[in-house]
Amino acid sequence: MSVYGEVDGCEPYVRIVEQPARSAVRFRYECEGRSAGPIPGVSSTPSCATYPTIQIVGYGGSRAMVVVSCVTVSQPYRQHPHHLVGRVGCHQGVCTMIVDNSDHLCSFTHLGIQCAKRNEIAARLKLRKQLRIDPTFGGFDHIMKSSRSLDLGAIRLCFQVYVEDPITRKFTKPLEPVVSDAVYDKKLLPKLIITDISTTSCRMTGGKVMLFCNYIDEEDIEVRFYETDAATGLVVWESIADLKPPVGEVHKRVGISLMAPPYPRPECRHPVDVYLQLRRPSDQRASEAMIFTYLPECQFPNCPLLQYNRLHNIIASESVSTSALTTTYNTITTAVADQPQHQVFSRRGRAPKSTANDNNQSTGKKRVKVLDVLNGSDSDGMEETEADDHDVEERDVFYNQFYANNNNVQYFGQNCLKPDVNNNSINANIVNNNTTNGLLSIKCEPNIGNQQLAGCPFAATPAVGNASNDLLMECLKTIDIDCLAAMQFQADYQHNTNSNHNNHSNSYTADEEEEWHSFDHTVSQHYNENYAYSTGNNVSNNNIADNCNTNSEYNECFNYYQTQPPIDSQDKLSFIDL
Amino acid sequence: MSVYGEVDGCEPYVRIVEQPARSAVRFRYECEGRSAGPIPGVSSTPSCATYPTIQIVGYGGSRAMVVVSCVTVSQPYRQHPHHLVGRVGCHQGVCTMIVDNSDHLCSFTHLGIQCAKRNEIAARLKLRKQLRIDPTFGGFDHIMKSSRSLDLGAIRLCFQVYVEDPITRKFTKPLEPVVSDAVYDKKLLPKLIITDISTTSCRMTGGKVMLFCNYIDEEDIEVRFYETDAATGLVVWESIADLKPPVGEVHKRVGISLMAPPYPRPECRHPVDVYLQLRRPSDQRASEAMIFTYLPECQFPNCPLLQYNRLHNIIASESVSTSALTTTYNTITTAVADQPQHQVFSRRGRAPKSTANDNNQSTGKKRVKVLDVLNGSDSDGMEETEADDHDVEERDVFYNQFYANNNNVQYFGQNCLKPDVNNNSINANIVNNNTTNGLLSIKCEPNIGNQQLAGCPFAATPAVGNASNDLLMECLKTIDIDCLAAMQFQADYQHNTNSNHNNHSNSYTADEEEEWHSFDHTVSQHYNENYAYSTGNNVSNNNIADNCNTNSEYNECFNYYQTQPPIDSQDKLSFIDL
DNA sequence: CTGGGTTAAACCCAG
DNA sequence: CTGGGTTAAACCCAG
Repeated sequence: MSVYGEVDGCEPYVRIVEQPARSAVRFRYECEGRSAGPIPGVSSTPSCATYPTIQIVGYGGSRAMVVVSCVTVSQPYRQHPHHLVGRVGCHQGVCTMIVDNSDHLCSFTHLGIQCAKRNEIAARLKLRKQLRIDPTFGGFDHIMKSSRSLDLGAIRLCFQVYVEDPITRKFTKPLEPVVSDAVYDKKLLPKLIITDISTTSCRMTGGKVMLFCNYIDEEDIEVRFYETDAATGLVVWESIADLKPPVGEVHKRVGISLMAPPYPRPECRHPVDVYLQLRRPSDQRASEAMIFTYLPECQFPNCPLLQYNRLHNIIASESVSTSALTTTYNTITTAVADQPQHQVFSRRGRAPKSTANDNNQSTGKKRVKVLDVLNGSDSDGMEETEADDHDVEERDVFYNQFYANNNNVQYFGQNCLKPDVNNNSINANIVNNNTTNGLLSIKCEPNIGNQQLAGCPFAATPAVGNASNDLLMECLKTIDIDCLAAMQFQADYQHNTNSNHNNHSNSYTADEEEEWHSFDHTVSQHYNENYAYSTGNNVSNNNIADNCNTNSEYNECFNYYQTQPPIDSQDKLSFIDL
Repeated sequence: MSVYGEVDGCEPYVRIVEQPARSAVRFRYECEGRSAGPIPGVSSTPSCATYPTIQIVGYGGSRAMVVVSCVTVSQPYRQHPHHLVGRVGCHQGVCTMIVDNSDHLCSFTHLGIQCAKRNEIAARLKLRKQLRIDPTFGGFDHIMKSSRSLDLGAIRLCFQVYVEDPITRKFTKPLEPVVSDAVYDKKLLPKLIITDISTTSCRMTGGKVMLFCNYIDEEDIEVRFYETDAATGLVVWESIADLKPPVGEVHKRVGISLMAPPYPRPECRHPVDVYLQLRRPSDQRASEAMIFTYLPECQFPNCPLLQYNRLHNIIASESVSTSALTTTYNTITTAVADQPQHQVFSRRGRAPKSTANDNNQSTGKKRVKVLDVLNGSDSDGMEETEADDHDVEERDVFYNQFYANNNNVQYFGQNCLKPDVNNNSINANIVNNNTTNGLLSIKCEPNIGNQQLAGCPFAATPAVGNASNDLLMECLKTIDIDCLAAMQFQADYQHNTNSNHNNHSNSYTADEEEEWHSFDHTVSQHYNENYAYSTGNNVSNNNIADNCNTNSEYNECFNYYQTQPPIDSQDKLSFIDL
């Protein structure tokens, strides 16, 4: 054993057993006249408090002295003017403790941080210099430096251990000083919380959102939209909203106004739930995520009329099967002037009760898409004929799609039937296993309780007629929502993905470059893509985009909504009201 | 003339010719090391600056001395610790001037206010005491009083005049001191400004609004909704939003979340523009008002279908006049099963170019309602046949209403045509005087640029057909908006007027008691009322409420939307997305 | 006495 | 140098 208590000839050294918590306490001013609660350990919990702890390793002696002082976060680690205060061991801004247990462990249970005012920096550092505390030999040149450059919001703890001279019994031999992780003023890194939000949904192309939050640093905050894969939980898309004017704005550090970024697959026909959160880039801390829903684009822009018209003709042709939609597919064939023959397949969402195979399963394409989450747990009763079938997640809700089945395939609509969740307890009817007993009764609002709409021709034949009526109503409703969402746009900007994504590759990586474009989607492209998306095949645009408005009309329509001016030009607000 | 220069034996007195401005300058701390801009006069303007000015009236002498000091706003007027600072005459916190002009007028062009910190109050008042400045003999007891009670945000100027002793030439005779109006620290009464707002419209029953603003005092702010009579400009309705949780909230003094109060006539069938402003009760100052639009309830709940159906039948009957809608009224007569005969009057918004009288002015009721403001200035070309015609305000936009004209009058729709403002430059075409040259071309979106909607039967005959199509589209759009608006409700609450208003009396006074109800309107009532509103007559509910859903359905529909949960219960958000 | 929100006092940016 | 927004420093409330 050496003179200074080395074990095995190795120099003893100091190890931080428990780091201080990153940002658990607020630095207190002297004028606040209070004790500035102690820094807990990084692994401290309410039920089990820990504190910053060091251990002198390889020390054979019995006692040592530790001097703890605040040093700067960034190198070189110089003395920091903030004081350590507390009932135990703290004097003149530093904390001195004697270690005399056999483990050579020392916990600091009373380290509070008393912060210096800017005009106190010099005086405090002078004091520190007088105390000759400078374990890192960083010097005190920064006393005179522009005090602006000194970060008063963060420190590190520096532990300087002096081991006992076995002869003099004085703590004369300093070990290598150790510096802790950074400790940040809790005041400056407050919890990220979204207190209130103006809306939790918008169109696929984005939309205005306003939110209230705790104090944030405008330069160190982002609003992150991201989508996770329901199965894996992995983030499959994310986008950081632009908070810089004129697109967004941080208001007085407690409010944010922004444009939700466009969803990367604007052709998507169903509402998409993503998440929205505040995040601090500096430490990647984030607020709790909240659900934010992208609502689908209008499939036939401007055209509730067209949808109606088509349906009306379909039904008027009276080739409607009268067999119950609740148990079979129904094939409706009709001719629309200047259009190819259509066959629209609709399926009411009730699976054949105890029949393993659907009678008409091979007559046409049908897809039941699992979209949203309710309480059903398996959709095999619905989807057993589908190749890409997947089990229904907890809380799933079903949406239907409609296709014609001749070669001139006609995509008709998606999510056209929406279950009336309140009146048809889906969760009760969907069986909880993979049998074919699944029973899903889907009913739409307009015909609640089997009441007919008086005077409505499509309500006349309850089973089939209601279905068609529902279909129409829901189609209209989808469009309603698009229009509604459109109203909210601030518009001048739209957060489009780059050209890669205009090709609608399914993959999307978050760090790809994104650009802000003006709105320039083409309708026909949408249809084409959608079709490809839904079937994997390609058809010509002509077949798909029938009856649609031209691009110019489409764009014009959106431009109308998009001209909602910023708020400060109230003169122009005249046209938002419809 | 008396020894001290009295005129006509009257004691001379001091008069404030120009009061200081109420809240024009910010009080500056000494530490700010700057001159604290001078208080202007109350009638000061940028082009013509004035300053606080006094006059010594009835003084026959030639010179006098004025000492100006700060005193408390509330009586007794004691010395206030704030200092007067400025280049001219200000020393040790007070301002001393010699008046030696023949008018005995004295303007104070350099009075800045340097405010005391709370811990400086005593020292400053001690100084004032030493200077023996206490014109009002208020004493200095308040030096020792709790400094909390002293308002540091406001002062008054106290002018103490000493006139010259004609013999000693010294200013020995004090006149009665004069105290000015209160001067408030501009910092504490900042301008009320709405920086951003989440939406400027909601349903008649109210809706969520979030806004960003300048710093406000939570205890001294209100958000005021009010409607003015377009003709008289008088406020005909106002309502102060509830900013107390759980209804509303002031967020960190710079944001407000609130529920727009319900419009007092929820049965109203057209969008109603009201105003929205921040107002400070203490001084009744208000922000600039912004337009806020109450959107009508869905007239045929859930029923774009019904509207379509009726229109379709009307048009299909082919009794449509082919005369150009752009220049005349068009009468469309049709029979709808189980309905009385209808005649729908529509008028395209173009006035006959140089004809003083409209050809069909006497054939039916027509109303063009001035709703919103664009750049036209007179609508006489449109409205000359109306009894309650009123000039179009600057920035007006026109909306049409449609009535049948037989005795079974059918209110059909309002604001069904909305001008395409971009393509038809209304402001350019409306002449700026009271001649009949007014030209207003109203066109609706679906047929932009006279393009037909492919496959749309109602686009076949461009003039009349388009109009009907437009009509339909706009009707649908109105409904869209209702649905959309409904989506935004936070719902648990709805700010209904009291029973008086459920009777839909037209008068509404703001201070009447209001209550929060759940939604319980009845549809049939709506129709009935609306009818009375539009014609002044009454018809039975049966005739009006044709084809409507039952109340329960109506309510059910709204309930669906109203169940949007508060933001913190994200689990329940699943059903908002459609 | 604490945690932590809010105000009063300084500071400082942009024109 | 100004006006006026923002931050750092105090203050103080609620549990």
